[in-house]
Amino acid sequence: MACHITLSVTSLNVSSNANSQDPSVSHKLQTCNSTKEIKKNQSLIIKISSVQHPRQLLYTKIISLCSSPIPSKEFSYVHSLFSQIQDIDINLFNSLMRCLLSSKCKENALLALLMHVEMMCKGLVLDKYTYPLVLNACVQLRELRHGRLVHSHVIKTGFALDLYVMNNLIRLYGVCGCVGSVRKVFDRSPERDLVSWTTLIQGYVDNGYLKEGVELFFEMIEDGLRADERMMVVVISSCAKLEDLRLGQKLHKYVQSHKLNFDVFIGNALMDMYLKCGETDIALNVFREMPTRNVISWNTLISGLAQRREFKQALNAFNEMQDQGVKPDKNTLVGVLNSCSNLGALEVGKWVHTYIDRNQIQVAGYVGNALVDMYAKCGSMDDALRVFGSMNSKDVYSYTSVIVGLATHGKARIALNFFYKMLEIGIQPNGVTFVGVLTACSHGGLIEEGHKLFADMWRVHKLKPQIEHYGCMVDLLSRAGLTDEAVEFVKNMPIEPDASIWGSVLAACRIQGRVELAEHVTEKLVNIESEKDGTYILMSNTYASVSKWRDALKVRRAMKRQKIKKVPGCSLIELDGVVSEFKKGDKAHPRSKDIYAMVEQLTLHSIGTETFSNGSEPLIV
DNA sequence: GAAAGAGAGA
Repeated sequence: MACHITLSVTSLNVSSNANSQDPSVSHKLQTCNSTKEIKKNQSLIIKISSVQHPRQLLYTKIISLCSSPIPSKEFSYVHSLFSQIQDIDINLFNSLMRCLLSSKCKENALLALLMHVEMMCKGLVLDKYTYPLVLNACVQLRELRHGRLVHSHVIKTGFALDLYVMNNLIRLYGVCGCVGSVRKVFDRSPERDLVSWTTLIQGYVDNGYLKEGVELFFEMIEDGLRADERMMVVVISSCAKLEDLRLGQKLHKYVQSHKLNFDVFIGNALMDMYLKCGETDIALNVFREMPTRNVISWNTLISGLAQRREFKQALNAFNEMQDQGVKPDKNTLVGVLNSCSNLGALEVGKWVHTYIDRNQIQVAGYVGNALVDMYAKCGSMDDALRVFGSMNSKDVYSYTSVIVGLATHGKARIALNFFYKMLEIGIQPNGVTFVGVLTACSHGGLIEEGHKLFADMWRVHKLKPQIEHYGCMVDLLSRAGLTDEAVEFVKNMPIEPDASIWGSVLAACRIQGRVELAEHVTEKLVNIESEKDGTYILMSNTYASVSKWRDALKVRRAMKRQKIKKVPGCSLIELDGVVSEFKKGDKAHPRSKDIYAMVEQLTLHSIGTETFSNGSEPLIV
C-alpha cells in the first residue's frame, strides 16, 4: 500500500528519537478502545508515524474506531485524523468508507460523505466499488442532493452500466420518496437482477404505491424470474397493508409451491398478513409451524391480536412468551399495555410498569405514551398523570391520552387546561385530541367553550371536523337538554349523519320524553341500519319513559318479527391479574349467584344515593 | 460490494 500518513505535530512536543520498535508502543496502541484513548496517546501515534512504523497498524486502528458510532463530540477529531492521511489510494478509501457505513449511524455516514467530498477535491478517481458506498451513505442520511450529484458523476464516468451502482441508485430514490426517478433508473438500467426488482418494488411500496408494487411483482413473474425470500417478504408485507386476503393466500401458495425457505422473516410477514386480514386462526397456525421464532414474531402476534381487539388472547400470548423465556422488548410492552388499556387490566399493566423500571427501560416515546394511556383507561388517573409528569419529552399522543382520560373521568376543566398548555408549548393537536377536548366540554356542560373549540378546529388548526366530532357536538347539545338545537345542528351538518349521530339525538329524546321527535329520528335510524338493535331498544324505552307501554311492546314485537336480537351488554373485570368477562344474564361464573346478589345490592344503593341533574332516571337499556 | 419483518390515542 503506497500510502503515507502525517499527523500534525505543531502543538506537540515529540521526541524525534522515539523507539518505534518498542513492542509496548504497538501494544498500547492496540489496546486503545476509544477515540478518547487514542487522543491520549496521540504523541505515541506521532512517534510511530514519524519513524515510518508500518502504517497498517494505524489504519486498522482507525477502522476499528470508525465501525462503531463515533460520539458527536469526537466527530471533528476523527475527521481531522482522516484529513491528515495523504496520498490515499482508492482501496484504502473504500475500506474506510465501508467501516464507517457498517455502524449504520448518522454521524459516521456524514463523515463518509465529508470524506467523499474531500476525495473529490483531491482528484481521487473513484471505482465501481466506491459509488455503491457513497450512495449508501446518501441512503442512510436521506441525502437526495448529494445523491443527485453522485448520479451525475455516475453517468459521466460510465458507471451507469454497472448493476450494483444502478441498484443503489434505485434504492436512493426509493428512500427519498422519488418514485418517478426509481422507475426511470430501473427502466434505463442495461442489466436487471432480482435485487433491482426487489428494490424497485420496495420503492413503490414504501411510498404508498402498494397496489402498483404488487402488480410489478406479477410483471416480474411473467418475465420469467423466480422470486426469493427477500422479495416475498416485501410483497407479502405490502399485501398485509392492503388487507387483501386472497392475494395474501396466493403469495403464501407461491412460497410453498416454489419451496422457498420458510424462514423467520417469511413467517413473520405471513403472520402479520393473516392478522391484518382478520384470519387470527391461520396466523396462529403459521406461528405454531414456524421452525424458528424471534422477539419480532411474538411482537407481531401480540400487537396483531390487540389490533383485532383480541386483547385476552394477546395477554395469553404474552404469558406464553414469558413461559418460553423470550425476553420482551419495548415493542412487546407497547402491545401488552395496549391490551391492558382495553381490558381494564390494571394489575397486568402495573406489572409491566415494574418490569420497565426494573430493566431500566426509558419511560419515553411509545412506551411512555402506552403507559399513560393504560393508567388513564384503567381508571388510575393519578398514576397516568405521574407517568406523564416524569416523561422528558411529550408529544401529541402523550397529551391526547391525558386529555381523553381526564375528559372521561369527568375532569373537564383540568382536561382543557392540559389542552391549552399543549398549545402553549407548540404541540399541534390532532383529530383525536379534539375528540377528547369536545368530550370534556360535553361531560362538563361547557356549551359555549365547546362551540368555540369546535370552530377553532378548522379556523385555527386547519383540522376538518370528522363525523366523530359532529357526534361530540350533538352529544354536547343533547346532554344539555337542547334537543331541538341538536336536531338543527344535525340538519346543517356538511356530512351525512350516521347512526351514532342520530343515536345521540334519540337518547336525548328518550331522556326528555320527546316521543314525536323520537319517532321521527327512529325512522331515520332504521333507514341507516335496519338490523341494529339499539335503535329499537331506545325507541321502546322512549315510549316506556312516558308510560306508552303498548307502543313500547309494539316495538319489541317488531324486533322479534324481524329477528333482531338485542346484543347482550358485556363488561370486563380484573381480579388478581385475571380478566373475567360478563355478559348480561351470564351464569357461567362459578360464583354467579353471589355476583348477582352483590349487583342487586349495588344497584339499590346507587339508586338511593345518586341524583341526576335532569331529574330523570338513569338510562338502562 | 446492493434488496426483507413488528409499534399507541376516542
